[in-house]
Amino acid sequence: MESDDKSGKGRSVRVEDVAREAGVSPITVSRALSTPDIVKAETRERVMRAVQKTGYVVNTYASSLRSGRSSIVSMFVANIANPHVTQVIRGCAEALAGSGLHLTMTQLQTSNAIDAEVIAAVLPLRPAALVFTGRLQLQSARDLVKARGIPVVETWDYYSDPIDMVVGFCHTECGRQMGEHLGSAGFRHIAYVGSTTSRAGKRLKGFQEGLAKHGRDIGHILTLSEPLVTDVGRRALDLLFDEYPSCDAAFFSNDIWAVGAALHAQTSAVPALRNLAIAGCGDIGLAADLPVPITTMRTSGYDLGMQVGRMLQRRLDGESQVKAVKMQTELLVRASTERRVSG
Amino acid sequence: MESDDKSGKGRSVRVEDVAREAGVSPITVSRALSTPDIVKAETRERVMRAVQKTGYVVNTYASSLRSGRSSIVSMFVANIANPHVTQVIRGCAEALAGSGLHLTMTQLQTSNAIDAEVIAAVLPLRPAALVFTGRLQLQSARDLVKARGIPVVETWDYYSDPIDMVVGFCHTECGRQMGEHLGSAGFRHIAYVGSTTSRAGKRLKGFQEGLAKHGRDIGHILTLSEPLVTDVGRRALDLLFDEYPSCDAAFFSNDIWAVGAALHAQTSAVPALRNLAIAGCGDIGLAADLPVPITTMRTSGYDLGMQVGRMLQRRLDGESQVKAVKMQTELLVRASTERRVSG
DNA sequence: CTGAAAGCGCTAACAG
DNA sequence: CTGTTAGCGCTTTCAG
Repeated sequence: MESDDKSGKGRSVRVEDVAREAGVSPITVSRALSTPDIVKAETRERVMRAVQKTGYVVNTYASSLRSGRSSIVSMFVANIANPHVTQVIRGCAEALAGSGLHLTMTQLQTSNAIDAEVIAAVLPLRPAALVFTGRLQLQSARDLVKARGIPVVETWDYYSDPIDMVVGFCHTECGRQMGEHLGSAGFRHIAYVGSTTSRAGKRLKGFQEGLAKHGRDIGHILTLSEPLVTDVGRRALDLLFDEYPSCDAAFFSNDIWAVGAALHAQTSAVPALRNLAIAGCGDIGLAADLPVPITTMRTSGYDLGMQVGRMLQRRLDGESQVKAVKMQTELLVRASTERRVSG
Repeated sequence: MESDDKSGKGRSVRVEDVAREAGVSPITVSRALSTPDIVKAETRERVMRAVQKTGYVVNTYASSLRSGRSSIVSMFVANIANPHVTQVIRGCAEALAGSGLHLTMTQLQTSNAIDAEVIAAVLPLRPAALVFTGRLQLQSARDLVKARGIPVVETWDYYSDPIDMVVGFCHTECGRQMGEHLGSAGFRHIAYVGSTTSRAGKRLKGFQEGLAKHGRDIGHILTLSEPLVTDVGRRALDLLFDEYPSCDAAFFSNDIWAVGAALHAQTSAVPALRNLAIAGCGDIGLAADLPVPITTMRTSGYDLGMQVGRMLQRRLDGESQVKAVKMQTELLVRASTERRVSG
């Protein structure tokens, strides 16, 4: 029956109890568990058996207090409803699994920048590292984090002056790849639909550069700053054709809007809509599953998260001082941007 | 400049330092921070100013070690890629925000049941409570958790013998509501497509009951146990018409498959496919945004998560002994199940 | 309402 | 390779 303490209050098993059981000193138990290789095999086995028998579980509070080492990695997520973000979390969690590090998440609300207060709320846990999904925006928050002097990873954007480490995509390059594709595919009236600031803004800039290589330019920009839901894309499409009726190709700053637009376009009675070439960004699963699959940029959040997790482990082990990792983006050409006969 | 310790190793500010600054004893500082109302207002103010000045942050390790209280809630998530699950996390995090409780997440990998090993990995943190997204399946894991004697919430399923607390939907009822709808809408050849075990199995059972009220029955069951991606729904639809060509209505066990099927059906050249009534379950955003919006059951993960968070707080405050909360499901009738003339 | 003493459970530092 | 001693920073307990 081991030593259950159903009440939770009842005496819990301590190193001392294990030590007595194994006939060694407490510190030997500690060593057998945390640095097994410096303990004689036979002693170690004896300790392990005693651990089994007593049902011992370390107390992180005591252990961290004494050692000054924390097993907690705090991750700040601005919008957990975003499926790309979700993949980052998954990748990071997987990379960290079995490392003894625990992932704590905060600020999962949609919208709102991460502020100093939110960060302050996790500081009592003395996290071993902080991870931000997205660049940390507020200067006050950046200062607070810098002052702690712990490892920090900012993600998504690859940029030049991170607080500490950065793992991200080069969004300019991402946009450029799409620009080169649409520019070389023979479209004449090309629109950009989406956000024009921050990450998406960089993609827009790259997009223009890519088009320029083929002597093309953006014919119209429709600025959106609305929620990431398909319905926004659908409505954007109507707006786009009001403002730019000759449009024959549109690059949406994200797949969700692109999918909404594509669903609307593909079932429309208007030939110009049905023939519109639509491209997105991010490669959500649905993009490939539409009746007419959508051309998009693959930006693997999972790979990014994995990279973050690995980088963090190495850094915490003191093995590495790598500061920046640029993740690759990949153009996925699908039927939606095949040149079609205009009807 | 406060007392930055950039190195992280440098002396950190302790209660003692704050106490000296404020001209009180350490314990008074502790009380001013954790139980402000039992400290004289003036003393409290003095302490607060000293906290500001020194930049003091409690050390959870010391505090939890001494007090035996933990601020950590461990959440186990079987599949974070599932958007419903994501909403549960968001709701729970929001309910817990500001409570001083920290949410730790584990097992974010897709698939795989949560096993004792995964749970054991968080026990060193002595979590104040455990939350499972879904019923905890493995008996060994259930035993381990029971033996700890800490508050546990299982979610999604509403069922009768939870480990401790449960917040969930009655999936039988959910299926029944849909059965009554399709049964009363005059369809004659009704199919069920999806999983036939666990949660979805209960929905299937309820669905049959609902149909029976209107003297109808399921004409065909197509069993699926594949990933939650739209493409599966699309392929399922073809299979369904091979096996059951007279089908005029289909209830999919989840919206993702339903959306895949609907996209396929709505753009199909086959009239029987275009006229098929499609219903799903879960109300993902896309269901309402399709060219023909899909009838579905609303099961709000966000509300559920909120409920979990609130329940946990009350329980940890010793205010409540509520063991089970049944969340409501709601039928959302949309164009996809309007009776159409068969072509 | 405030304080003094003690100790939560562990591991660092220093022996042997 | 193993043991002894001490103390991490806080809050409980008991006393004013």
